Amino acid sequence: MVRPRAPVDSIARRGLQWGCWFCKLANGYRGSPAGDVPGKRVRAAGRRSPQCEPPAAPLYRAGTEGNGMENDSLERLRHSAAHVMAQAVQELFPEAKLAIGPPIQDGFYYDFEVARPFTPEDLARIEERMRAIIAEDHPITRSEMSREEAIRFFEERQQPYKVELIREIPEETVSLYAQDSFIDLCRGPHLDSTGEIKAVKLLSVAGAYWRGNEKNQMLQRIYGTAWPSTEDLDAYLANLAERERRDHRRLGKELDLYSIHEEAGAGLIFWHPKGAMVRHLIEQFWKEEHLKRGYQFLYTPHIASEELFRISGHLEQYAESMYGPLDIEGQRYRLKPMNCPGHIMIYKTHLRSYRDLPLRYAELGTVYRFERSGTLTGMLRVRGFTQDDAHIFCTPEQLVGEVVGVLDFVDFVMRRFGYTYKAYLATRPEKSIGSDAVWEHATRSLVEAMESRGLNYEVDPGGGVFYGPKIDIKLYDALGREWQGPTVQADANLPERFDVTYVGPDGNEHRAVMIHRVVLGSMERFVGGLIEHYAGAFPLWLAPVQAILLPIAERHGDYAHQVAAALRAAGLRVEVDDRSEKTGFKIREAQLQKIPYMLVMGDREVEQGSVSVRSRDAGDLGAMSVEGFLSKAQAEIAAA
RNA sequence: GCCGACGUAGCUCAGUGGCCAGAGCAGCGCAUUCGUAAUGCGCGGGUCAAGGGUUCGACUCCCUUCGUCGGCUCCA
Repeated sequence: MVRPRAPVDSIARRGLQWGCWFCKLANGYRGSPAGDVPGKRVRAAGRRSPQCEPPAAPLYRAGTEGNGMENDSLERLRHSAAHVMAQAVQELFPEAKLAIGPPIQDGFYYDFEVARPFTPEDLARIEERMRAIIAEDHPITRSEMSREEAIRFFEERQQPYKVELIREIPEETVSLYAQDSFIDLCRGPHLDSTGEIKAVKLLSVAGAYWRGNEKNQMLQRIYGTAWPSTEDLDAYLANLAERERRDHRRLGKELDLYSIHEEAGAGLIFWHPKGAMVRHLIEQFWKEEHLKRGYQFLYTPHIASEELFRISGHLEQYAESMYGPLDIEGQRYRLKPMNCPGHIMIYKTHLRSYRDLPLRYAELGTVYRFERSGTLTGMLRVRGFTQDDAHIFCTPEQLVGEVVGVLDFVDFVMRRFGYTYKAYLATRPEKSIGSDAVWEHATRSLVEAMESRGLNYEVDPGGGVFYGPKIDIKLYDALGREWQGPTVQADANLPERFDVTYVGPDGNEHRAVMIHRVVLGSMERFVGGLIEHYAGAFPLWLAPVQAILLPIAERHGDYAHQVAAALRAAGLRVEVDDRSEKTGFKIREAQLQKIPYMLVMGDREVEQGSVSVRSRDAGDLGAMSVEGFLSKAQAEIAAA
């Protein structure tokens, strides 16, 4: 319930997975056996190490900076909290089988196999029991066992997941951590005693497949959070509340931006006038900036014969994300899941010379991709969306320079919206097409481009698309959350499949290289993210209504409409609220609608030909002339 | 898709195995013409997601479907 919906994306999640992988490796040790085992027995069985430190625990860290995981002491705290939770569960549900329980960003979780899913009441009981365990301040001790010993140990305790984990641990010795009557397979490190956990709270329960594989048993995962002090916990909970306040689904409704309809189908966005205005403004900006950078615009069809997607390889590689065929006069058509094949069609309408390259084709292309019902989320995860897609056709020699150009563009756009970002290099995935040499060249070019810009990056192994490696940019919003951002993909495979060529200076045909890139991503997701980033308070240049005019009494209505006309003529988006309501009420409503400026006008203003300006953020700014307000607004827009 | 929770007026929510299902906000009408976050009074509005079933009787119990939310998985 309170659990934050992570806006995060692949990398972050993949990061998490790496974490899990390391945990697993380490940690086969992580689960925990039944609580009926006295710690002494273990001690007898294993050698007790002097302190609660693993001998030389390699540092593992999941994910990236800013995800809260770099703080080892927090990790330790949360890891121990997970153990305490497991102990509580074990005591309250003795038949529970323990799986894994790692620390994660902002908290921890533990997976259990239980006969009946946990209820909110169960969570309350578990939490209560945890508090008792913490209050009792049990020392946490580390011990070791041989693999065989450990396997026997957990088999006796009927902990099959632990046994499975241990079997995969290469080392001959595994470590265990114990507190009170509870002992768990775990690499550690941990706190010295349960009493060091100062603030803990369980947040939610959810189903989770054993090892994330849907072919496996579904376990019950309890998420919790733990902090060094109650102040920290409170701050975190306040942050959660803030995220909820900013949730684009809530604001989308309150600000009348978009809707989704059961009658129309899940994952399909209907843009209301105000949402459409925001999108329009972004698109306008997008178009202007593309023209400045030598892009040309295209429009391509939403459906195409299957043949096109057979050639492109989508049918083969991407079928599970595509909708089924449409029968059109006996021919099979498909909704397009990507825009690239269409752009290639246009490229191929002429013989292209090296003198023509690079060709930069851009389209706000609407694509449809199948997403499983359980994954749909507001505007962030939908089934039909418009990508700000572009394909750059160039020579292999131009590749690096073009990628640099895209990275510059990305930087410019992200600054405009106030996002900071971080780059990842996603390398060849298992399911992919093309030769090693081609992948190698493409990957090297991306690296070169990033290095020439001095852009730091991390590697995301196997994170590339089936046709080529990519640079993924992750954005960080006003709350420091990570979002999926721009991507740049180098592709030598589609050009091959479609035989995309140009005539070189030597008069021979050469294979063109293609760059796929999006800057905003999908308009749906980008706007959804922006809503949360700005908490619905769009900057002046993006605000669907920039100013609302508030005549105090009926007799000021004419003047208000006059001023409104003047402001509109100057290009501002303004409305007049001439209802017979009190000014305080109108202000309240305008404020709730997050309209940047409210222009109050009564007898004084009419007489002086002025407006009294109230800012959404700063309150009453006092009176100024209409022209004064106009130039102030225009300056603010220009400064964006 | 899977696990769990949920789906009552435009919105946010309350509600009981059986008179005509409620509140606040919004809407409409009337009055008010009021200077920086809610003027007053009145009125209208719901096939209680949809479809089946159990029952003398269901919004309330069961099943199915659709959708939403939190996760798993995947991606823009």
